[in-house]
Amino acid sequence: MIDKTAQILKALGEPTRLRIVRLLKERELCICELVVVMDMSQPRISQHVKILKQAGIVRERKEKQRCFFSLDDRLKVGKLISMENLMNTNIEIISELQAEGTRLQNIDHNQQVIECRNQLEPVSI
Amino acid sequence: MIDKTAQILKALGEPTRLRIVRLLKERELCICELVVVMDMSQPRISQHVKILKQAGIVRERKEKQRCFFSLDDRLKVGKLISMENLMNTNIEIISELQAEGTRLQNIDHNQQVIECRNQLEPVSI
DNA sequence: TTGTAATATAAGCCAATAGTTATATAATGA
DNA sequence: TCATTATATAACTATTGGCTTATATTACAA
Repeated sequence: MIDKTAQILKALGEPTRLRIVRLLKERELCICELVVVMDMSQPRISQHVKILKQAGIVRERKEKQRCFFSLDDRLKVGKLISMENLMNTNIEIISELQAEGTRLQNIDHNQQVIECRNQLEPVSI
Repeated sequence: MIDKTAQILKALGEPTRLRIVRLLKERELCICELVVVMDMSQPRISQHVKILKQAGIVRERKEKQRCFFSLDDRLKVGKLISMENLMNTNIEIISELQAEGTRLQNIDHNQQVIECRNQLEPVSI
């Protein structure tokens, strides 16, 4: 029980994973999209997403050869993360997330891989 | 910014520290009380409390040779932790905390050290 | 003033973690 | 079928983390 809660908080307590969760809070994304947006190696993203999944934070939907991930609504992590306004400085986060959302508008899941890979530029959140 | 949030979540994402935070949510406690209640070595407690302090979760009040710690209200971590009801199973936590609170009634901060050390029995949260 | 309590911290040990590169697998599409 | 894409995973390395024991520091209190 306490360990489950700790597991969730620990999974969220790592910058890369926290960034992934914030992105997934905006919309469902697949690994290759995360790779492009976050400008990190594919194994690195996969490994972090796996940890989020093990903690029950994220759920998976397979479509063709892609795996789309989104926040698991059963856990109200999205709400918890938006509770970052419980923390001191929160205004920046929100504006950053909004900027992020704008960048993500460019992602079109029906487009080809090459476009997924080349159309986006790395974003720092 | 993201790192600060991650730091807070990471500090909370460790079972021993989460137990400490839950205890401090009940009341202000000093190291030696935590040592007795949690039945752990003093360095272990001190080191974990230090991490909570560095994350800004906990604040310190010195009184004589003792250091009392409490949740820093500026960070609404108490609220975040009670948000464990955002997680799946939460009823047990609450009853556990209530039991814990009962145990802690025994602590009298004005009593002598020997009593602080001997009067309490270890509690598993 | 001396012993003891409360606390902090250092050193060392082992386990866990985050990253890399390399490779495997499975689906797609030419 | 064959090259390519998407993903997972293994093997390895370097760093961090949690714990212990030992020791230092400070404040009482006898």
